[in-house]
Amino acid sequence: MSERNGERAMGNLADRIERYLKEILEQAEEGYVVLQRGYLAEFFSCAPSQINYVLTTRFTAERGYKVESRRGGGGYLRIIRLGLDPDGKFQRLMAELIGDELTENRANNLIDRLAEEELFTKREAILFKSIFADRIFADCTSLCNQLRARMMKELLANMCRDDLEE
Amino acid sequence: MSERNGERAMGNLADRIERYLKEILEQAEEGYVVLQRGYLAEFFSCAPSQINYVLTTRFTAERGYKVESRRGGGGYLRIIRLGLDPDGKFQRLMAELIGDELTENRANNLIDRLAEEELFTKREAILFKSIFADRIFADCTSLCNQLRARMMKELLANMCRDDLEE
DNA sequence: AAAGTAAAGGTCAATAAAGGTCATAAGGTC
DNA sequence: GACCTTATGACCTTTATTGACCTTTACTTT
Repeated sequence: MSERNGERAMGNLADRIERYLKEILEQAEEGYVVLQRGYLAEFFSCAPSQINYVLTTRFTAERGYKVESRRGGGGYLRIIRLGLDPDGKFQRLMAELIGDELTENRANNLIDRLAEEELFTKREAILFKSIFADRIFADCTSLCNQLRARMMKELLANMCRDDLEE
Repeated sequence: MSERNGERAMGNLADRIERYLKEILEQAEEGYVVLQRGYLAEFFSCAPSQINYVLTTRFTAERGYKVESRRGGGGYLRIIRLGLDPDGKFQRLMAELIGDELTENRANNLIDRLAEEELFTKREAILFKSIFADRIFADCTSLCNQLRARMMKELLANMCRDDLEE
């Protein structure tokens, strides 16, 4: 039961498919990968719609991905890894993604992404996520998502300060 | 908790579950264990909610633990052992904050102090202070100080995580 | 060119598989 | 008996998985 030996917790299908896709994406020079839904579904012995589930829950804009597709004969899926735009104008993009309300889940996604892009350290990501948790906002549930959105924006705004570096 | 002479009066379920979890946690190299609530409940032949009881009463931040979880298919519990903080500094600060309130000013002072002691980086201090500001909590002024206290406590607890360092 | 067919991917609702919460009962302790 | 801790069960929320049915695109036949 106590399945030790690290990280066997990713036992479910969706997680496995996610991992697989991220792996091959990692290796793709061009920053995207093209494949077929049916083929993938067969590879994982699952319903084709399971692939859509994984794409819509794991490869979202928040997490830094975009998916394009085409139906019909010769159809395909193209999964694209989005970088943060190099001109440092990521705040606008983020502000858009954040909106006026931010759930715990979406906050975690954004923070993880910023960490992947190395705008946050791993340590910062852990600490930020810890204070964005639902538990913290237990009593003001109605405002909770608004508060989180404000906090997140504040963080990003302050990322541009030039007195940040030691 | 009348622990008679050496005899362990740890007869009750909650204590047994606690002991079991701490044992396997002891052996976990990574500093955490992942398991399923349902299995654990079955293992101890008890209601699943009993597991939550044990987790919320025994595996708290003040006692040096943190619990993360995920619902749904492939769900799990992850129990994390927080490292010991040498002088109990964090623990003491946390205790101070429990049930207490924390104004923006006091928060700033505390953060500055922790930065001076090099427990926070300068950058972290700036970022934390930015999201502890009064403006952020504009609408829930009554709760604001309590929220801040909880956030600070959460930060302190997480400062002891073993996986903080890259 | 039009119609028909095959070959993709998309959507949605139902169901399964977890964990969470809360009121309350049952046990201990003083 | 008052009070606190422990334990349970009913009910809830979140996440995953499947299958039936729909839409779009390409190819084939006439």
